Amino acid sequence: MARRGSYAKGVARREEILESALDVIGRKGYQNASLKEIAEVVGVTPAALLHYFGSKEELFTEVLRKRDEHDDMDPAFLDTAEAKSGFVDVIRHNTEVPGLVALFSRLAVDAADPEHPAHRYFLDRSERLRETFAGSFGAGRLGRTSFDADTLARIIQAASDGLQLQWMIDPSVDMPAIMEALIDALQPAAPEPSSD
Amino acid sequence: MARRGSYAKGVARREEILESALDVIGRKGYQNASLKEIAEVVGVTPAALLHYFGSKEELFTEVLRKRDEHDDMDPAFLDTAEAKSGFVDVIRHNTEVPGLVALFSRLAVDAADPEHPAHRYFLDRSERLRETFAGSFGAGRLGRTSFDADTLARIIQAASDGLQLQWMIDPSVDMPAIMEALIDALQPAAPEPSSD
DNA sequence: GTCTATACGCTGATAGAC
DNA sequence: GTCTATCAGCGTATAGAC
Repeated sequence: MARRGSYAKGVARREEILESALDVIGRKGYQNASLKEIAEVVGVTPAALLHYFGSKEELFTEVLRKRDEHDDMDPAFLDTAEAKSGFVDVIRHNTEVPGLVALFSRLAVDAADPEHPAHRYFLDRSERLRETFAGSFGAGRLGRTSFDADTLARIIQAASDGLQLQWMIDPSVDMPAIMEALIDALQPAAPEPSSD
Repeated sequence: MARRGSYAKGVARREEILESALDVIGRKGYQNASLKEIAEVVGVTPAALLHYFGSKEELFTEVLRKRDEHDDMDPAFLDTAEAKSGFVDVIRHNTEVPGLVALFSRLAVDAADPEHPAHRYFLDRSERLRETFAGSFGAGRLGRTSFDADTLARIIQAASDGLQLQWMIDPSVDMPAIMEALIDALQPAAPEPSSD
């Protein structure tokens, strides 16, 4: 409402397109998610999609960005145990949205090209994750080995992304359990409340 | 030689195509590595490529398979220290063949589709890696946490694949150093020879 | 601002000529 | 066995209807 009646329609259309795109990816796989397919679900022509988003790559990047708002762990600084369970919950939730995992992984590869619209997204996301992890897990100290916080964060991120690749090829892989085991292992033997 | 003059040409062409494909990917990126581009380098038409390999996907899968013969760590069972340095060497070598890393990562995503020719390749590779790691690293015991050998292997594989994604987006990421830190951390406090 | 109609160049793939 | 000619489908650009 407001803004004199119009262009609320455009906003709604944008949402509709983003949802339909993710829906098609989930049902038919990323490869078969053509603009034509998505446009048919929405009930418009492919050119209409390009009116709102400049290109297919930008459209898909936007799907990812939008989903990040809800699904991602951006809670400021949690203590270690909360951060762990929160992160594992995100992983567990991902097993219920295979289309999103496929989209994320595919764009992570394509975005290697600095010209790709998702390139900045992945750079920013990585930096953000490292900050969050640094705050939550701190520097890792482990047996005779020690990491700086940055290395620890990169390892957790890498393991998470890599597990998704394994899971897409073999969905019997238990991502949450493996991630939990890893995070436990990388924790220094810190005093842990017996509550949880 | 031998085999009555002919069809040695075909074998040579196959090799030539596989090498040119990897070359084009390295120079122009996976996205721009069209059959047309590769065919031009070889000096034939795109259809000639499809004569030798049934489809683009099969061609690229074959490039990956071929490279695995040399580059991969298949030495039987090494002791822990040798396995670690051998694995880190493979990672280090990968930083010198960005085209191969791009190809591997792209196919790892596409192969989620069970119909993709690389699907079996990735299933087999994952199983082989798990066996190798189990033999070399054994089950991990770490502080108060312990893994079975399978979980440990999946973590190392996931971290390795995930680091490649990070490295492709930001080549300043030091893959070998991070992998070495991780493997060190996941090792139980085993007696290590002071030689190395 | 929202969208259709139309057209273009390029892709991977096919049928069949040599 | 080797490859040319041809094809349908893709993402995209543009002009202009509403």
